Amino acid sequence: MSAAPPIRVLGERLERLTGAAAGGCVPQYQALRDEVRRSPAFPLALERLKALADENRLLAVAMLKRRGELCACEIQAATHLSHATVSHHMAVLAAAGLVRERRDGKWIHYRLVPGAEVAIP
Amino acid sequence: MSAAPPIRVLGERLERLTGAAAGGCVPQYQALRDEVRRSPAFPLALERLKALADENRLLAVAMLKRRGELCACEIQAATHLSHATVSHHMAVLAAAGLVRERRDGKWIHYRLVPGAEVAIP
DNA sequence: TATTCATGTAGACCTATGTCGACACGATGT
DNA sequence: ACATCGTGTCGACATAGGTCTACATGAATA
Repeated sequence: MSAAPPIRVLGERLERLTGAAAGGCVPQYQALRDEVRRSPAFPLALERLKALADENRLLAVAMLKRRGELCACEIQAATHLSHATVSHHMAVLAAAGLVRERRDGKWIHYRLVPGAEVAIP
Repeated sequence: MSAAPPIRVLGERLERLTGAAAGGCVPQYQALRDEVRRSPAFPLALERLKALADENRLLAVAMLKRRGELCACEIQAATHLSHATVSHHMAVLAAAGLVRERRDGKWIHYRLVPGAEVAIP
């Protein structure tokens, strides 16, 4: 209870801004934080952003945007990665709802999920 | 020259797809890869995606979207991070062109760069 | 059935990076 | 001038995650 000097500092700042005694501004910013975090769009956007924030995964998605559909071995040829790494990357993209799989015999074709967007929540 | 069995495999696959002797499909996929990579939008999008693919940075950006402007200490209060970490995060967002700084005495206010979007390149 | 091929899974390794403490610097107020 | 406050920078640490090898699985073919 006696710790956290930033609380006092922020309280003073809030007083200057609002002209009223703050009585602690941290709960207010926690409310703003929770308002964002509790939004269902937030974890969804975070997962999709993490999925796209890798050079090879973004490359795969950008190629799918141009070609419409590619199988895992074609993505492997373009990225020069091991098939295990490609499999892992495509699983991440699929878990984020960005790509969809389609089995065709031995091959698995990937394509972008239509309307899969990424935006600031 | 005797290595790389995947090349032969892909060549066979391309033959089935195109009906013509492939003569090596890897250069073709390298061309697709380079077409994406050489696009100036690709490294820009990658940098922005990496900047947003962190929970606390995305939280800061989402709060800025709601409040319009926040100073570093306010973001620190909401995220429960050290001021050093907040400073680092905001520098990453600024380097990616997502937020802009505005000095006001001791305080530095951050706001979203209007029209800063993130999309698949 | 046995073999080959495309892909998934498990485990380990290694780099990138998120995090903090400590110090420095400019601005404000006393 | 001195103290205080907000912020940036630097160095170190620890964890997350991208990558590979090795093995497993399912499908197609001989």
